Amino acid sequence: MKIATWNVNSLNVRLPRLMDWLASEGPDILCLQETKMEDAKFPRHELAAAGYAAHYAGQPTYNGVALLVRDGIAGATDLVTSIPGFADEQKRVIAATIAGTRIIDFYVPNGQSVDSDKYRYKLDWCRAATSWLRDELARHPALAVTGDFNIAPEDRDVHDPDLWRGQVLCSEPERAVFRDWLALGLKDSFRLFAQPEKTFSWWDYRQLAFPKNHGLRIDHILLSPALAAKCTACRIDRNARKGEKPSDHAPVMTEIAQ
DNA sequence: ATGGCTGCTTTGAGCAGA
Repeated sequence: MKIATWNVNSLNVRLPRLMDWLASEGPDILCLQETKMEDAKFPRHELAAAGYAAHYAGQPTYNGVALLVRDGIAGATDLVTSIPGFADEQKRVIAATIAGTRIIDFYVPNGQSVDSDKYRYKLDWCRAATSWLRDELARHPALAVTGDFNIAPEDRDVHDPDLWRGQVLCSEPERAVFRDWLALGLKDSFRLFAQPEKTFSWWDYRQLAFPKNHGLRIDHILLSPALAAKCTACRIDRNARKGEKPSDHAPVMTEIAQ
């Protein structure tokens, strides 16, 4: 099973690119973030024609997440679109059980800057997520937590660690959240394998950041022990950041042996 | 050097992203 995550930064703008990518990569499950689209406008017919069933939780302008499931994979059950017990107007969560695997798709708040209210919201959100993930892991031995985490877990995930030290996406409280999630038993699938140095998943649109590889690795696929044991590969598709009208994020993909 | 892109929106300057 191939599980992927991609922050598309507007599904409306990115749909042609998404269609091409689905055709070339053929993931079984694709988790999307930043669809920026209300549910009534979701392009479910186009995706169905491309062989994907869609589940989504969107809103106008901001946020929005979706799960795409390839035809031939068992249908999604036990759909959830929020962190239980955490009141939130923002659409940042979608989870479902698909073919015996629990998939949780997160669009973690950005946080803006460490002195902002949005940073406080990010940490509150993440702490609510921690307790939910603990429950979900107890219920679902085969669990994947994917998405745009807006956290670069270590200095090696940052193009210039000194420039970013203490800044939002890299601050110690955010990194502590990431470590808390690993301490629940989740594995960072990217780090299960040897990876090229300076592999990132996001590059700013400005200042030629992509050609200079001034990026961060903030998009992740975490796996429960049972899934990690069967994981055979994880890579970031840097090619998807190239060309006309790219998202500022590249997709991350894992392979799980049956 | 506090900008620099991109996408969105009560269509056009301001917000948000990261």
